[in-house]
Amino acid sequence: MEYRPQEIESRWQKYWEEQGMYSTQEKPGQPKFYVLDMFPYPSGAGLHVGHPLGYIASDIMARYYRHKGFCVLHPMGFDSFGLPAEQYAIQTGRHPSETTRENIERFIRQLKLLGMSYDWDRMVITSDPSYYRWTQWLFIQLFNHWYDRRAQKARPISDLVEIFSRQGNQGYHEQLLTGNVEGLEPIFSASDWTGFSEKTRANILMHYRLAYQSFAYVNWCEALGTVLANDEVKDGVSERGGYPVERRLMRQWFLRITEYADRLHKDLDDVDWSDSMKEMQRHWIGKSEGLLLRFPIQNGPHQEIEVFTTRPDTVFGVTFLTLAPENELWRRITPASHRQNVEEYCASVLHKSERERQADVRHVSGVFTGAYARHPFSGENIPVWVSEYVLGGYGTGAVMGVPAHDSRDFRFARHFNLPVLQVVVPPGQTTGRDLSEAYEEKSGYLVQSGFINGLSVAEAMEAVIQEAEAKGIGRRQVNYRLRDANFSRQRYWGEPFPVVYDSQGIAHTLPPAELPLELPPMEDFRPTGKPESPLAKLKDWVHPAPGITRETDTMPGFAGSSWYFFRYMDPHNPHAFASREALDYWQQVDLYIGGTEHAVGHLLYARFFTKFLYDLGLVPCHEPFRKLLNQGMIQGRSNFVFRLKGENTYVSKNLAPQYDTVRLNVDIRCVKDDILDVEAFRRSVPDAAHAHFILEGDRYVCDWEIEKMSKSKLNVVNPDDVVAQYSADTLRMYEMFLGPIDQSKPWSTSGIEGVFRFLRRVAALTDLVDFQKAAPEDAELRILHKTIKTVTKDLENFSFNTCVSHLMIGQNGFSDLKSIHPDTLAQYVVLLSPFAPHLAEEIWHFLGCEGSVTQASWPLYKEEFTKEASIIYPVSFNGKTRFTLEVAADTQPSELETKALNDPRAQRWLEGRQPKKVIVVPGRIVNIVM
RNA sequence: GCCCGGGUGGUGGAAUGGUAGACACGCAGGACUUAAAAUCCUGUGGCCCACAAGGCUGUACGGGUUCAAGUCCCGUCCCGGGCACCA
Repeated sequence: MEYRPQEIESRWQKYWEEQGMYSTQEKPGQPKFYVLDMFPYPSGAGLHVGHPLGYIASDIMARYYRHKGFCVLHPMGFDSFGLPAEQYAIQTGRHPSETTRENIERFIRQLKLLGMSYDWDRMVITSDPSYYRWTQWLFIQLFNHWYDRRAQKARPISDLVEIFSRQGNQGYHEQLLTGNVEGLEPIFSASDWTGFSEKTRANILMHYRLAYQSFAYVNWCEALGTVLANDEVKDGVSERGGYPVERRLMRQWFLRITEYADRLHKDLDDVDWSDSMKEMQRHWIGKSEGLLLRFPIQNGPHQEIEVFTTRPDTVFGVTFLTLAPENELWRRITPASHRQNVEEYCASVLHKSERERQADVRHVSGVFTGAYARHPFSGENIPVWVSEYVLGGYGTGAVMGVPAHDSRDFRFARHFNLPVLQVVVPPGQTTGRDLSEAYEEKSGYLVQSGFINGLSVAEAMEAVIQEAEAKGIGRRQVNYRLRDANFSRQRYWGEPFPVVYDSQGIAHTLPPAELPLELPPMEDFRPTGKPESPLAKLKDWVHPAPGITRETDTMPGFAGSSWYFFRYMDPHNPHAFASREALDYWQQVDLYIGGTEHAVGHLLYARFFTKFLYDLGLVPCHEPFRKLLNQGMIQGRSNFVFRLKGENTYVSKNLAPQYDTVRLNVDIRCVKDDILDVEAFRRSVPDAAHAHFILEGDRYVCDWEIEKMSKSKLNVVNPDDVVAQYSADTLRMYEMFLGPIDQSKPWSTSGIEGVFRFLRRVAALTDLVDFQKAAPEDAELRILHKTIKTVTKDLENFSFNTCVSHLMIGQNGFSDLKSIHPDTLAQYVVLLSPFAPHLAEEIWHFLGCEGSVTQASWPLYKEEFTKEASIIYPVSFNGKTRFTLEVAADTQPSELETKALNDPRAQRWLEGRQPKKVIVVPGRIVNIVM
């Protein structure tokens, strides 16, 4: 058989589609396997060869598990809401619904071309109302639930209302403290609650809801007339245009993911992810244990400053306290004499953008408030400062300054000439030296520290916490770095919030029957020029009834992508986000494949949504993704030309240093082996049509660099072109053959020929098939069973590149035979089928096998055929291999030892001496120690 | 600065502590061909040796553990990724 990929690939793709080969039917009693690719955003650029890397791997696993008899769910869909889609639409001057539809169609066509075994009937699209109806429903659930810290789970907000009317918020007040309801005592009674106005009650409940409103800064860009996302702001100015960006405080929606911090941290133990991935999440959650300690204000208003520290042992080394500028407490403690100073300082800091504040992290600034606190243990006066190095959003927004043992406090103290008091001495050293830097190690013993003198750091930490708790001035506390998730975007292309405000401004969610709240069509969805969503322009939509106002913000990209994996289980269900039966059957994703760029965003939100639904008893698993496999990136290899500045002349790379040039990306389609095809270049770049070229000899040499594959760098390789030139099966196998799946590597076509040749040789194996042959010969069975064994083992380990090698070794073996029994080739073709499904199917039918190869059983190997009759042992002296010795496989170690020592070749190394020791590792090696 | 990965032929890469370089690309030589392409065969880490036989050397660098180290331990350098005032 000759290998004619164009012909066979379209034939079998059509066949699979007609037969509904990949549509998934839940089969109770059959084991299931759910393999999922990370949700792609359908960009306008289409797929490049980097995208399919993970898709091919997941498709291979999906096919492998089908062969193994599993019921496989392998869906694909599109994360089509969000900022990139909106920007792409604005750029192209077309409506996002239109561009999104086109882009999705292009993606589907490209994926089908690769022979992916997705069940397209289950496709979900986040911008489709039948999908986002359930995103909105989920938001309403979050709004209607609060997190009970005692029970460590979400409960209906109605339970909380009942608790309040029965006993007030006693025991549940801590959650309120973090929110600061204006003019409210932190603890209220049942009678207080019944006395509160409706508005006040709504405000209080807002501090408990898992989806809640609060105030947050947005990046408002006056010049562009829009709010910018954080990644659209660079160095305090807009990335586009470089206009100034100002921070504006706005009421926005948040998700209280922080309540789940501990479970998100702890449950990482239950998933099979790479250590680095888990580490990234753990670090992002940032769990730290320590002490919450109160310092009363001295000679002033009755106030306390609460600080959080992870080093309670250093409490006697405190020489100042520092508040974050965001911490409003300074207003209450700053005496009139210092007021203006502090106010000016805080205003200047708060005016800076997040980026600006981060940009000069090393710069020390601050101001003394004029107030003093009393040290809770020593009773000494401690000055209170305000400084931007203290973060408003972490801990209590206040720290105890221990300059001797914290480098940030040290820098601050040195800058403002505050005393540095050493209280921890490194092991084996004595005190008294002047510190040139903070000693931050947690080893050593305590000095100048009252009741903890002489204790070790660990002992002192514990002692101080216990003492603080005993005296009622502090308590043990766990803090998290994780912040609540901002869920509002002032944009058009996203899910509208199913929320209206009444005349008092109280938020109400829509009744479920009114879902979906469809995104109203808008011709002009460009920015309004005000810090609000374009939806605000639709007056009729915003005011559906007198006194009623709609929320005009839309949801962020992660709203739809945080739960889509459940929808695939039951994608068309009009009554629920997924049926109980479907959820119970599919449980969770068994294998999730995607890039590491989603380490902390998507993966964390998806875990949070899952835990929330789990608390509600709606899903059976508390983790969405059991096994996570990260694929590496395929980078682009860019080429560059050098143009003389101000002239229409291009100079070859090695001559360029002699001129004043600009280095420009050149389309890699005009370049072969770094040599520019000048005519192609003239055709592709209008300006270059009449350009002059300075060559090296007769060639124009380009520079090159490995960069991210992107349209703007002109280095994109389109899979369609590779498929056209070789075949889909070639591309699939080649991407797998490139190296370990998790490694990043630049795209290069050197080597793709080898894979193509391999497939051609596999096709040629059909010429060796002898249909008259009574039974397979030993030689072919040996090749077959070894291949089954190695390919199976490597697939289980996701070692796709070595699978390809083993398939090649198998083919090399078969090609050397005179003839092959059809059964032998049929089994080999099943092994090939996950990688090269089209050719496998073609050969399967050539052999006259039943049905489709995609439904064939995975072959099992017989150990007897994988073992050789004889083993070639390397014989080494002192670890250096000197010769090899072939013996029967069942040779006993003692016999082997004798044979090795008596071998004539051994004499040269033995030189008549007795070996000290002989090591025989059966099946491996003989080592003679002299 | 801190936390993860990773450094193996000309190239991509392979190797449960047990013959380093599987499998491929490239290259060289050969067969077929009028010729080319395609295909097939042979060789291919480096060095010494006319060849062969054989030897030496070799997995970023320096030490160590072991009968045996690419693999384990300690230190150094380089590359990639993540985090970065989180008290």
